[in-house]
Amino acid sequence: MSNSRITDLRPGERPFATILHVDMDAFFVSVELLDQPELRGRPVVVGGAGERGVVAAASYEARAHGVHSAMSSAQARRLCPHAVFLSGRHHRYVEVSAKIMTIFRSYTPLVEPLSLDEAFLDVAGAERRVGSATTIATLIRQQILDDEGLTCCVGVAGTKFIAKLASEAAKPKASTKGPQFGTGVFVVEPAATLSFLRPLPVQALWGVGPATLAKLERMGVATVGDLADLPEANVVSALGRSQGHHLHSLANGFDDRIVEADRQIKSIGHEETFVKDHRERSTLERELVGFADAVASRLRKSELVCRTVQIKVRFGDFNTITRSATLAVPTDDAPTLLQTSRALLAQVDPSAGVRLLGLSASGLAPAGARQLTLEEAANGPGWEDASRTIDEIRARFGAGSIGPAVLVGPEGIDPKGQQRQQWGPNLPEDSVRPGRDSGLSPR
DNA sequence: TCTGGGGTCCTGCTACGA
DNA sequence: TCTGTCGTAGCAGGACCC
Repeated sequence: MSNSRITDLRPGERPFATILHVDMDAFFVSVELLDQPELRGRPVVVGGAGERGVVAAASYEARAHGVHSAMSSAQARRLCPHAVFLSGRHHRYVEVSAKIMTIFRSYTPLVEPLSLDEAFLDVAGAERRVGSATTIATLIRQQILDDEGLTCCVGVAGTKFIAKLASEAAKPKASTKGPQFGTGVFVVEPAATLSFLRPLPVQALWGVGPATLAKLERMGVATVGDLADLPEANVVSALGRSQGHHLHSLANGFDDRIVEADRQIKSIGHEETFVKDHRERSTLERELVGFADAVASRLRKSELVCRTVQIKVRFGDFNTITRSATLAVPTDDAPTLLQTSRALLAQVDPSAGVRLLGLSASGLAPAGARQLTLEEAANGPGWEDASRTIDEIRARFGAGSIGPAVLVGPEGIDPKGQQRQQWGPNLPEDSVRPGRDSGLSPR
C-alpha cells in the first residue's frame, strides 16, 4: 500500500480491509436441514405455513422457482407447489445463532450482530495474532462448517457498508440447474472500492427501498455511480437532508460507522396478525393482556424499564395507525403496560376489522435507574414482587407454566412472546402441513 | 391474491416553556 | 401584557432493514 493511496482514503475507510460481514446461507432453512437431513436437495421454505404468512427463508432449490423471502405464502405455493413448507422454530435458530456468535468472538471481541444470521466483525486487532482479514474470514467459514455444519459467506472490506456488499457478492446464486456456488469469501481492497461500487444498481445501497428508488429513478439514477456523480445538493433536495447526505456519501464509498459491539436496544415489542380480522374491542383487549405480559417479561429479562408505550393497529385494508403515550414513571410491569395500551386502544374504532395488533415499549432505561413512586416509597413495591416470582416460575418450568388467567384455554396458557407466530398466524395444528405431499415422501 | 414480526431511524407537526 | 422566536419533547406516520 503506497503512501499516496493512504492519503486517498475516504473518511471512515481503513487503509486495509479489516472489517468482515458474515452472512449465513439460507440460515433458517439450513438449520432445518441439519435436523431433517432427508429434506436435502428438495425445495424447502421456512415460514408461510399459515394463510396470512410470508416466506422467512427459502432453500436454493426453492429460489430456483422464484421463491424468495418476504414473499406471501400464497404466491410461494403457486410458484413451487411441491415445496416443503415449515412453520419455523425460532428458539432453535436462536440456539444455533448463539454458537456462531461465540465462534466470531473467539477471533475478536468487536462483533456487532445485525440479526440471528449475520454480523459485522472488526478484526484489525486480531490480524497480528491470527493472520490477515482474508485468512480470518476463511478460518471462520471453516470453523462454522466443522462445528455447526453450516455454510456462510464473508465480505471483507475497509468499511461496514462495502463489507456487506462484498458478502452479497460471495453468496451462492440460485439457478434452475441448482445452486451455483459463490466464492465464499469476497475481498474489496480500499483501492478497489469505487470500481466495485459504481456499476451496482442503486438499490444495492443500504437505505434504498421501493419509495426511495422511485424518487431516484425520476432523477435518472440507475446505478450507484449515477448517484455519486450528482451534486449532493440535488440529492438532499430530493430525499431530505439526512437521507440525501447519507446515500450520497455511501455512493461515493464514504462510511464512517464503526463496528459497535455493545449496541443498546431501543424498543421491545410484540405484534400479531390474526387469522381473521377482529371487530370487537373486547377481543383486542384480551390480546393486549398477553402482549403486555410478554413485553413486560422481556423488559425484566433485559433489566430495562420503558417510558413510552405504543400500540399499532392494522386494519383489514392494510391501513396502519399507531397511538402512543409517555408515562410519568418508567415501568416494566404488565398491569401498567396493559392499562396504558387499553387507554390507547380506546381511541381507535375497531369496527372496520383489525388485522394486526401490536404493543411496544420504548424510551428504555436500565431498571436500576427507575425512581420509586411516592406510593411505592410509602408501601413498598407491590406488583414488582409478583413479577419477579412469575419470572422465576417461567425460568424453572417454561414460558407456558404461568400467565394471565384470561389467556388460559383448553390447551393451557398461550405464552406470547415466544415467537410462536413469527412468520404469520398459525393455522390450527392439523391444518399446518409441510408441503402438499406431507413433505416427507419421495418425489 | 396479496402483503409477518421485530426492530431502527427519520420527518413533520404540535404544544409548551423560556 | 402581548407577541415572536427558539429549542425541546411528544406524537404519528413512513421507509427501511433482516
